[in-house]
Amino acid sequence: MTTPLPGQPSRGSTSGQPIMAVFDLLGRRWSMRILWELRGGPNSFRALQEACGGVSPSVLNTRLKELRTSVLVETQDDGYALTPLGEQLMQTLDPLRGWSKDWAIALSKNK
Amino acid sequence: MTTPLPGQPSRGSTSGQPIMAVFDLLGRRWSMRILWELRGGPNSFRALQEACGGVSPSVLNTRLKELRTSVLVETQDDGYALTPLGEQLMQTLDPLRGWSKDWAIALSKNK
DNA sequence: CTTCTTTGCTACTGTATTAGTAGCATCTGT
DNA sequence: ACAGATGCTACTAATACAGTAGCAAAGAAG
Repeated sequence: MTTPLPGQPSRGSTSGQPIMAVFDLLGRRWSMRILWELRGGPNSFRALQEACGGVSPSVLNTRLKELRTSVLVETQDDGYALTPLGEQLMQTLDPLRGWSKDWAIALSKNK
Repeated sequence: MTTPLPGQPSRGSTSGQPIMAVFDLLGRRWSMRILWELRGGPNSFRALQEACGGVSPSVLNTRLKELRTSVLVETQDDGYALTPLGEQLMQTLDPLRGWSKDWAIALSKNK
């Protein structure tokens, strides 16, 4: 099976497996955060920028391009939105929220 | 709720929520891949480097430090290993494997 | 005990990615 | 027509990462 990212730099290391391509894509700064913020519905460019803590427009635009060519995000009349694939991804990532709370508790006891 | 990363640079943007800290940590290059490769059991530094497609030792070491202070990875007699927390994280991330296959199929039809 | 590997890193240099700011073209409301 | 708001692009500076070399320590081999 061979699936690096389509039309994307694919910083090496994907070695053909889809899961590696996911790590490559989501391992870029702001990727997951952007998708996460889109869960609530479409967002305009500037609203998304705000939601992501003021990420610089250049980076935001680059990430959005990548996410669009990866068919996780698309543009609609009311701005950027998750595609069905993007929503599925966010659903599989949803348990992370619960885990992160446990993690935070464990860390606070640790210091 | 306030939980940035403990003793880590926390490249801004975490804004206090644990899930954001997760995105910050896992959004760094190789973080997820390293954890992923440790699923199969402990690995020596150099074995891990190999498994991660020859990532440079400097970066690998940095990531491992971060993952250790985040209590996701620990050193054992036989090298680096996931902590219980790290294993839980990998379990919550496991559905990604299935999703990534669907994604790859969707992408291949798309071109 | 000496020598040869292997292992786990650190140091250093060059390249790529991201941050940060400014500003322009287009659209929207008044 | 004018004043904002919006979606970007362009540019520079800072940071992160890649790539290579090599060293100290631990073990194996003779």
